[in-house]
Amino acid sequence: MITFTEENYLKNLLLLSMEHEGVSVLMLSKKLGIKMPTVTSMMKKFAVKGFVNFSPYKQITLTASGKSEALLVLRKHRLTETFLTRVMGIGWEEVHSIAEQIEHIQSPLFFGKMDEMLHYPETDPHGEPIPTKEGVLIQQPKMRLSACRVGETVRLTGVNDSSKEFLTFLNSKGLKPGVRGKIEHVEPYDSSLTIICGDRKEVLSKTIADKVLVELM
Amino acid sequence: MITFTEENYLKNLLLLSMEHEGVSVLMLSKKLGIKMPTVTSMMKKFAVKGFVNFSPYKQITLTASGKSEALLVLRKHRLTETFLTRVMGIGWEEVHSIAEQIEHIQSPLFFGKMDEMLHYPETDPHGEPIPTKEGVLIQQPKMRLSACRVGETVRLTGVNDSSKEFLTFLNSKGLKPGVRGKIEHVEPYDSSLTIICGDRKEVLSKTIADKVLVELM
DNA sequence: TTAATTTGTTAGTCTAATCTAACTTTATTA
DNA sequence: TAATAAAGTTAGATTAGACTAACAAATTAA
Ligand SMILES: [Mn+2]
Ligand SMILES: [Mn+2]
Ligand SMILES: [Mn+2]
Ligand SMILES: [Mn+2]
Repeated sequence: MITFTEENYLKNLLLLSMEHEGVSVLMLSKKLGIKMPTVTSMMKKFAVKGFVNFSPYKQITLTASGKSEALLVLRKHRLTETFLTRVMGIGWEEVHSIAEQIEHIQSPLFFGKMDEMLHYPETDPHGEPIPTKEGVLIQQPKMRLSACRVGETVRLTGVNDSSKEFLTFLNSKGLKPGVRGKIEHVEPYDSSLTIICGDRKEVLSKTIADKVLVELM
Repeated sequence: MITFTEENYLKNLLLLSMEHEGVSVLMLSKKLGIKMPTVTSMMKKFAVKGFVNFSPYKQITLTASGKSEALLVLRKHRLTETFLTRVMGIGWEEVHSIAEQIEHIQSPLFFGKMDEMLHYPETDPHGEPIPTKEGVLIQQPKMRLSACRVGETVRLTGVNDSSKEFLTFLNSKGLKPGVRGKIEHVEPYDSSLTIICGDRKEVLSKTIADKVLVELM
């Protein structure tokens, strides 16, 4: 039996290892908001359980078993977010904190029904891919809006930050996955960027444009 | 902040106090499947928190504050069960164990949406009333099928036991809330009862008929 | 009304998950 | 390369929630 706490460690370990080759105790500690000694002792426990490869002062890597458990939690998280927006009509800026709790429900039947009702969705409301039941995760390449050039037409596909604050800000600019826009201007001085989406023209700082993911059209 | 564990104690304390005036440590211990000393120490904690009135060797009673917290948990449980059956199409024999987990989710928004999608339901799939947001619980009088007499026509309104095993058994007899039937025979020897529902004729032992709740038509 | 049974409490132990303080190892910088 | 800083570990404490064993109170039966 995997506990609530263990599921959180596993999921965040997976998220970190998708961005970096080898995860440090410090990174995981910061991600979870848990002090380093606590993380160290959990990693020792995980090594015994066979979820990670870990020896003192070395990087942490997930084993096949740890990764498959982690993928299941990530699947439950993203499936839930999709369900909350598509079926229940909850805003994409609100779903993360609810999914953070529901991802720990133990009921294959419940998540199976979700999947069925959503017709086996492939991405969550933030544009992130949903791991399959078999534990397969297809990572599509991500391009930052900040990397686009003047004149390019893009489609918003995702975000780098699912916090309520950031998503509420994007809502206020009319930006969400699926929206198309054309880069009108990039200011050389501060790299801020002007984008035209439908009848709206918005200026986005580099900080923002770094967190918005797009595909070229 | 009320924990997962505390919510379970509160809800079960409420359920017991709806049937008995004053709850004993033993009763709560049996209901929760937790040993008596553990229950005693939790009740001491609850007394300090102001959730219960409790002094050694006396009965436990919920305070107004404890009752209102308990009603909120019961509301989340029953709302969830209703959502799982009506929106997600999960069988009434499966929903209890899932609701047992989801009732601990902390998100008024989530439960508010559920309520809205279900058009503010008043009873759960087992026929139990759902406490209102304001903490009002309307207990309709319950009549046992075993108390009915030959010739009476009844409507199944609820059950006394929401275990998967029992509900699966009722499913096999075609019995669920809303179904109507006529008592054809009551066997004096063992109080078993024969009921006609539509084109089916079923014989139910007293054990079963005691757990099936009906209203006379 | 005494004895037996049931119910309840106290005391002490355990595990999971967290923390802080102190120390050690590794990496960086002067 | 030696000093400093950053990252990581060890040791020990804490809290929540559970347990068992032993004892005490209340209830029931003889
Ligand atoms: Mn979580
Ligand atoms: Mn997401
Ligand atoms: Mn529960
Ligand atoms: Mn129910």
